[in-house]
Amino acid sequence: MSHVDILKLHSLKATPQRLCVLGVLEQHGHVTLEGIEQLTKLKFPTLSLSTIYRNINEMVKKEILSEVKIANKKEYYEITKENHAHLICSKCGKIEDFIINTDDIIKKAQSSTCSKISSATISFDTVCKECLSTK
Amino acid sequence: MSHVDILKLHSLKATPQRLCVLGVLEQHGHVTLEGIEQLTKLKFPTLSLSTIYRNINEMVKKEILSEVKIANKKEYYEITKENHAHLICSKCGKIEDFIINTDDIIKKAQSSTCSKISSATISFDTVCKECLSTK
DNA sequence: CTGACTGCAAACGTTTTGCACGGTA
DNA sequence: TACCGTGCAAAACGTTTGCAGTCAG
Repeated sequence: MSHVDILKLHSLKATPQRLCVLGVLEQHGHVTLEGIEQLTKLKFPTLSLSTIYRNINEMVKKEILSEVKIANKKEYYEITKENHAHLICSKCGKIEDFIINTDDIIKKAQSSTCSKISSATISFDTVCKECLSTK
Repeated sequence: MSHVDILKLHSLKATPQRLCVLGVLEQHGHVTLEGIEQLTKLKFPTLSLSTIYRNINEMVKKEILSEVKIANKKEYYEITKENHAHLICSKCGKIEDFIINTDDIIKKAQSSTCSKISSATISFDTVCKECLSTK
């Protein structure tokens, strides 16, 4: 689905500012607010910080975007996707998506708790391929 | 190990302020900064906010404390423990520790990535026992 | 054409800092 | 006793808000 359609689906106008933010996230995957500010300003120098804040908040609320919270790191944003985990490189800081089937994990965990589990959020602390090879 | 010993081990003086913060975390498990402020002030009304900030930051840096980051929630702090996951109740907000063996999950994940995985951070979105029974 | 959206500047709440004093080891 | 740690007040920082003008639908 195009970014315009996604926005319309949530009754948000497809302004160039919003499309620019979505474009940056699409292209870079996981970006901090600071990163969004810098990257959007390359394409759209007049985009104001308050507009970024307003749109990020609104799109998070509508679940177009998701917050990615990682221990000892700033908060990142990503375009909301199906269940996936994150691989975080402790050397270079890169964040990669990692397709993983959480059903097995949930099933196993469910067998040892009375709470009703609905989903799992998982991130892996790693050293990425590139950092491994340039050790 | 006592809190005094933990602090000494990291070359930090065992001040009443620090012990008070650790006591609150020991007793309540997972607490926000706001919560730490309120709870410590019950026992220690003169404890200043800047001291809380300074000590939390220092103890996180020394890994005496860990940040607990959860989607759509404030940041919590806990005393650093062995590998464990969190059960987060979407109804009442309660956070419970959940002993889980991450080795299997890591092994399985490791088989489908070239990155070298060292650890996994896992939280489960749940409805807790109490909220299930009072539905 | 109209309401949603934006940019600007000011306000706000949170976190950090400088400094003089006090307490731990 | 020396120095680390604290409390206070001020500063710095990130985020939100009010408003007047603009633009997408």
